[in-house]
Amino acid sequence: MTARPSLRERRKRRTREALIDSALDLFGRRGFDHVTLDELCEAAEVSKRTFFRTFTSKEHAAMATYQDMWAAALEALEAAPPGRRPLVDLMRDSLLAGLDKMDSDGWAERLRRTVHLSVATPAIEAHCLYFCHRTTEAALSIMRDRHELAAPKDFRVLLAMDIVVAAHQRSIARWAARTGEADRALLAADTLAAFGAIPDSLTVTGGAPAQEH
Amino acid sequence: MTARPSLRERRKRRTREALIDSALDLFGRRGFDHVTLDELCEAAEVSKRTFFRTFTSKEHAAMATYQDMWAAALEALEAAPPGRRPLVDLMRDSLLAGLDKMDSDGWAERLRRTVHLSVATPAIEAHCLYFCHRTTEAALSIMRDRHELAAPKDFRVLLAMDIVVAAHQRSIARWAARTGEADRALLAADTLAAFGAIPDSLTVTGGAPAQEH
DNA sequence: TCGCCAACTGCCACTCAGTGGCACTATGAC
DNA sequence: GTCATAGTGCCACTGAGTGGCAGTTGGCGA
Repeated sequence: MTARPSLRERRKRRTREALIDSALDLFGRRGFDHVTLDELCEAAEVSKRTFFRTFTSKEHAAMATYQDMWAAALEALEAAPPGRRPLVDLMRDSLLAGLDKMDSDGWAERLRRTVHLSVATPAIEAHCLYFCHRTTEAALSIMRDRHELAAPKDFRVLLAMDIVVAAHQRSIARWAARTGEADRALLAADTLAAFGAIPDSLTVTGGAPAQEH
Repeated sequence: MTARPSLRERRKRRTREALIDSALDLFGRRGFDHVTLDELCEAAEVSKRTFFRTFTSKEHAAMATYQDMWAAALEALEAAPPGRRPLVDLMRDSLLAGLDKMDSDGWAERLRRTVHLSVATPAIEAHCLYFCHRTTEAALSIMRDRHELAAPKDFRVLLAMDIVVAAHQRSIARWAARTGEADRALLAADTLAAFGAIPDSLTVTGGAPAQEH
């Protein structure tokens, strides 16, 4: 039985959400570098001091939705039954399971805005890339502890994680570039398409590939 | 016949090198975050204004050696004969050719220091990750222009580039973690080993892999 | 219900990476 | 030698980020 969050807890969440919403709104309209933290905090009605108690940096406010999604994948990985499957498959399924959990109102739209911001703002993109890199490390740690991963430093294992992250990143970028309403199911489909393209990526040449992916 | 660089050109290079050397020295001894730019510029005997005419950011001073190496790979890619080879192979060979060009005194030691700094400093690592990401885009552009790449947005092509970058990054990290003298040939060997591990990375499972890589 | 304590907030002063302007200096071309 | 341009250093400034501290709020036990 989950206890109802305390007033304090609820207040903290509301503050976090207000900052995220204000960030996506203001950064999206005027550009990340043209909105100061004072302006953002004014819009969210909190002090800058509280901002920095909530987020590590200005970029983190912009990328919270993205981080939440990867965190959900790690949780799904942690909950997955132990077994001897290819790591790429295990991670693909964890990513999809995590995506399934992203069901709060307007989540897909917030992710799309985040990705648009990332594409337009090197500092955010760099932070997202670093975050994903750290996510591979967290995933390896979970696998070692719960999935009997024996050689977490082996090139094959490390590259499997990097390939997983690359596939998901590329699918997110493509999905966010689509027109029309942000649709989470379409992101799952793009993710599957990217994972499906992995084997051929090792042999693809410069000429027109056999079928557009 | 290459003309001798002008006084101006030589002065600029000396300034750049002084800043890089001072950065690696001071950052390596005290930590990136504990050395101010005033201190760095004092050590290199230039003004902060000149620092920012030379580098985009504090991080860029720390990662110049790393960037030079990737830039050499892009040059090798640009000079490679057109042909229909797997992109992964083409990029591997360009990386190795670029490595071959990194023959200035002490280069390997500077790269190792750079990587150690990167491992210890999230901001530098994030910048390096972003730089590599932009390098995939530059490589795709070169391939479209000179290697008849027909579908630069195909998932297979994008993932091929990401896999290449991941393999090289992982080999660099392993190489830099080695003890003993920094040896460029060993880095080339580690790069080949990482590329050799790519096919098995798609199927590797959590159990002990067949042979440690 | 009350009181205590810990969590949380906002205010403020500050540091330092990064920016732009401008006067001065050095170099290179003619 | 002259002149124009490239390059430099100085300076004031902004804004992200930090730490300290007093005041406020919420939770819990008596």
